[in-house]
Amino acid sequence: MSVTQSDIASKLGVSQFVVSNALRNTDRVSAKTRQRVMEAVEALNYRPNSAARATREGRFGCINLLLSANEVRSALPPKLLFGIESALSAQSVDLTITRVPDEKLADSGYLPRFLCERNCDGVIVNYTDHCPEAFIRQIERNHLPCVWLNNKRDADCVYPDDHHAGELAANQLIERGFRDIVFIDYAHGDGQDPDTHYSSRDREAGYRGAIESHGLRLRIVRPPHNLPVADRLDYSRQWLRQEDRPEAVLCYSEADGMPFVMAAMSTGLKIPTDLFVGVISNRPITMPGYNMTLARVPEYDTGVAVAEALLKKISQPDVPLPPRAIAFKPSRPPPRQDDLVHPCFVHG
Amino acid sequence: MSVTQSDIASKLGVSQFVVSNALRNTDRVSAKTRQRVMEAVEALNYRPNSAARATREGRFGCINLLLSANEVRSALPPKLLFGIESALSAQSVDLTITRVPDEKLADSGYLPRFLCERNCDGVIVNYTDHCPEAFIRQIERNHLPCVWLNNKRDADCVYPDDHHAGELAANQLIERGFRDIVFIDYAHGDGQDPDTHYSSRDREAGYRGAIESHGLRLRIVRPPHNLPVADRLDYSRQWLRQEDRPEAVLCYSEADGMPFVMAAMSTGLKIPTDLFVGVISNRPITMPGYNMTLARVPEYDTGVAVAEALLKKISQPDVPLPPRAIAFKPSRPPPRQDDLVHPCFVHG
DNA sequence: ATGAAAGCGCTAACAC
DNA sequence: GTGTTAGCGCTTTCAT
Repeated sequence: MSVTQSDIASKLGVSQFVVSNALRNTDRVSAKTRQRVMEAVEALNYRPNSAARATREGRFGCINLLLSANEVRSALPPKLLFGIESALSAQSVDLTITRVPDEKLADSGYLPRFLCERNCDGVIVNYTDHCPEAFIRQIERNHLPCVWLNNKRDADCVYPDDHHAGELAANQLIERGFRDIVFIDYAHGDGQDPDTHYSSRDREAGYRGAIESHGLRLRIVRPPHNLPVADRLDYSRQWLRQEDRPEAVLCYSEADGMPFVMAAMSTGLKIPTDLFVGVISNRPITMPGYNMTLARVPEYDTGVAVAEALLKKISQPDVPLPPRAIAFKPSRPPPRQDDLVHPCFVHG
Repeated sequence: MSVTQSDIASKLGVSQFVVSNALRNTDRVSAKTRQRVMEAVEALNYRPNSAARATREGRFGCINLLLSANEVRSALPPKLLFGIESALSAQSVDLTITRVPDEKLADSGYLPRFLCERNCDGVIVNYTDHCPEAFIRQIERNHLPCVWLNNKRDADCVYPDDHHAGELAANQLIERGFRDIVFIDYAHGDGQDPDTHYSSRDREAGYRGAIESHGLRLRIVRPPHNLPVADRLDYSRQWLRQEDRPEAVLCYSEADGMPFVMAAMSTGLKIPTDLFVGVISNRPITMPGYNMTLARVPEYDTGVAVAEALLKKISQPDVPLPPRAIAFKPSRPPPRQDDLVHPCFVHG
């Protein structure tokens, strides 16, 4: 098999205990012996067996990220994953991923592996909604430290601050001189369905707050639910044809903004001068010749925060953690396109 | 601490051996005893400790996915991750993720945890290029079974078949009646830089093959390297203004197609009738009112294939696996938009 | 069919 | 400073 501490010990004529202490850099071994051990480690290419350490220490040095098979319920953008991974690896904690396939959920007896065995020290549950009750029960039953991601709860949860997103985006538009600003969300119907993710209502509420505090006019567009993506272009075209066309639209997401960009372009409007289309997105979007993104989703920061929250929860399982809402970031345009971003007309 | 096999054994007045065998469903325990054990397992909420099992069995039941911090080198779309996870969980193998931050690579002594310790049975290396030499050396030194992802090598690698992508996309356009088809790639300069990812050259080569085998005219557009995304719209506008405007453009990716869509719309061309813009992408793109996607990146299938390849490699470490190129999929439009997808003019 | 005991590779208590 | 020993929770060998 592979090299163990005993192999090194017998090669050097010392006890395995000495090797163990040398490796863990305790003060119970002489510098000289330690030196010899380290040389043998290098020569034999010894690497510690983490399963044995975990067995002995009673902890796994590993946490699990639980995801739904439904991507809408468990968004996992790479930067979110990287944020989690980064915060964990700083503490030498491994990350495992579990995704629960729909077909398995059909038979209700199914449990993901980390709920049938002990193989991790805690869980990040990334379900915006509809996390199966059986999972939650089993997590509690196992006393597994648990933090929720993208889910607002009374405690033990981390999520991007969507209210702040709406406010930040609206304020950016107001600062740039716009006075007639529409909020638009294609994806969530009227926003009243109880299953609608809070981000839709929260971004709208943030927009409302900013607009009202400046005494401006509220204008909210929520096209019918389930309007196919392919029909949004036409819908946007008709909407822009009205007399009362706004100066700027603030879109829930990139997917809501692009139809407006295309609609404007195909009806002879100049973007961003005749109509400023702004979006909330996870990255700058410069495709239309200027940066559409007003507020950036703090994916990486959210990942870091949720991982750190779980580590804290593991060390103090009984202390409830206050909910953490992570602020969005303003998205400045790249310097060289600065001129393009500012509208030609400036009010007030 | 937590419930062990011994706890169950002493509660039932049997030996721990019996409990172990009952749990693993060997034939060395009577049905009746087994039944009693299972009841106690349920009552006490026993769950096996996977670290102890791993220690004993000498394998971890876990593999590692290695990623660069540079997202371009280590693309990890959610579906790829899900494909990997799905194939592994079918074999009860866990997946851990390791991403190597740039700042750590600066000091060359750094090695990710799974290369310093033994905590997994194999690695998927997802580096299109520039995987640090030290990592590769250490993987070999540790005799860690290893399969490459998104990287063409002589053996032990899995990647989407980008040649097939170009061919498939071009053939779709030809079948729909187009005869004057341009291939365009904004992101990779002239494609000759040795660091350019093979996918750029391969997609172009697939396009070439299809076009030439139909006796059509090759037209390839490769704008200067590092043309900012924000400038692509203008570039596309000018390009479309020429006399010799093609019937269709086949774009390396969505990011190459959108500027053409916008350019066409803003100069009065009708999409997709005056100009058909098609792309290679990981999903159907219906935003412009029709489905732009001609060939879909087989992300999930690639994930499944690479995971299965690694599992095979683990069971037969010395047998080199032939490279596996995963076919792209044609992307049919959603039924109700069928009429929009076909161009109004049909040739020959 | 069941039990006793060894041992996986490691950490930690306790001797000297 | 070093060695001895026990033990983590499990699988496996060998008795009975």
